[in-house]
Amino acid sequence: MTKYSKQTRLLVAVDCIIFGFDGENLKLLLIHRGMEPEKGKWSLMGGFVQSEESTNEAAGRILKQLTGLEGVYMEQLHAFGNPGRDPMERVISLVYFALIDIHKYKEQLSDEYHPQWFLLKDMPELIFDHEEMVQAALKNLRYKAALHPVLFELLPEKFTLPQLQALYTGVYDAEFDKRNFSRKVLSTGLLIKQKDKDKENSKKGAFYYVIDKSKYKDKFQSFLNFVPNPDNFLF
Amino acid sequence: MTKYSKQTRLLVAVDCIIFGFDGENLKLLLIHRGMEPEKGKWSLMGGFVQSEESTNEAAGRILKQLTGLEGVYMEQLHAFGNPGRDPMERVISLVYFALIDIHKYKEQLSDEYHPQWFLLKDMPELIFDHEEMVQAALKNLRYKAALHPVLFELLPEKFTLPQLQALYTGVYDAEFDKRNFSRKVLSTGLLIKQKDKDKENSKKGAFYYVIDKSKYKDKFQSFLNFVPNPDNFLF
DNA sequence: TGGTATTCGTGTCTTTGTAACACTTAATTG
DNA sequence: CAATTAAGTGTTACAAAGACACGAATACCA
Repeated sequence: MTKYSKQTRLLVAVDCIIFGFDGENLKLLLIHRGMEPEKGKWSLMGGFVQSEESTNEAAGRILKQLTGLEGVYMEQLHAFGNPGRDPMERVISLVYFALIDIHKYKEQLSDEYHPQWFLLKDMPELIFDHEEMVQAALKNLRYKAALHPVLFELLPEKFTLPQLQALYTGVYDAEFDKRNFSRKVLSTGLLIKQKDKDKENSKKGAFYYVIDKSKYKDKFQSFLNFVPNPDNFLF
Repeated sequence: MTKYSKQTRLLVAVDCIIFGFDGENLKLLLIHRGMEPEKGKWSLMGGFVQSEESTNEAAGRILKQLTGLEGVYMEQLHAFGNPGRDPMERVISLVYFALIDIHKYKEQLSDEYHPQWFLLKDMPELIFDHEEMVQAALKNLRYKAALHPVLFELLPEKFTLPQLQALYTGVYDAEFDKRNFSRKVLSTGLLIKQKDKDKENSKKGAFYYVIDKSKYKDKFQSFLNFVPNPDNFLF
């Protein structure tokens, strides 16, 4: 077979938006860019799609390169394709976002990137169109989490209801009523109460819960309406 | 500036999924592919991203090339990036879907593609991964239309409630209760009742409605819950 | 011209879900 | 053992959703 010989070939990159939750706040993992242009500036973790790998594989590879983690929740968000978004050369960027349990993240030994977790409101200036990407990812995360139980991906295996509520509070930057929140969350049947308590964060201690994994798989795609009045928060 | 000289450059294509509604059924516009491989087989309309245009511009150009239409509703869906999805050469495809008023579509004179509208259930076999793309687009359309008033993009300026309901029936392949449907739709405040009736489709005639464009813009992003029990239809 | 067939358009009731709201309980600390 | 702190829980009012049936308008035909 001959090739599509007359057509222009372009660079295709993958950039990863990596969300984590430290128990109090939603955070974002950023790196110091390792190449020119804008070398050393704050940036999303990215890399070019190689000729033999799928774009999903590229995203997995890049995430692993930075975090050492595999098999975490990851989703393609959007392709950013304005010419001129990278001043050096035209690059089409496929943006993925990942949700990781921040406690599983360990700084990699050979870390040329000097990565750092940032609060959303303390984000530094980012290169190119990366801020736009982050805004799009946050919007998408809010949208998705309003309808699907995706935020559990950010928590450790065992977690408490107050932690879960803090997570929602952080993601939506809004307060939730404790009673309504726990009723709604428990009514999904997705959580299994444990016998032990987390005593770190309060005198009384809060019971741990774990996810019922089979129900989680089944119900992930259902509309669950986690967030009251989504209009108020999402748009 | 030097370029990212060591990296592989790839072909990037845009493929368009074009939905239309003929008053009774949801349809899809397909073409006979104009180049090798698989020349002459049924395919989505597509083309390569040129070096000076954004990916969105490419999508608009390709849609116009086939339909003659500009400024219609169009949205990026997903990037398909498995190596080997095109046997000739690696191509990353950015899939867009468009919603057009089928009555505005006129066959283009110089039409090398022999396009044809298909019912979803009568779709022919498509090349490459195009069927997967169509399935993803349909799922996305159902998802989006359950929450946002996007299906109006498929209707002419003046339309009746029975037509609108037929559209929802077609998109979700499910029956809706007439009374609940009209109550719900009218309660959005998005529709303006006209004085005249459509007498084509019934003896009694059905009143025309038009969209209140300013409210439509405002409320487009709101959660409107157009579809009862979305779980039953969406997954 | 009056009867018949067709589809449009509307209202009520029941059930379910949502949001607002405050007190008791458990455990630690001084 | 008293005080403090955060966890855990229940009720009520209101709104939305879903099930359901009949009268009204018009065209056509006998």
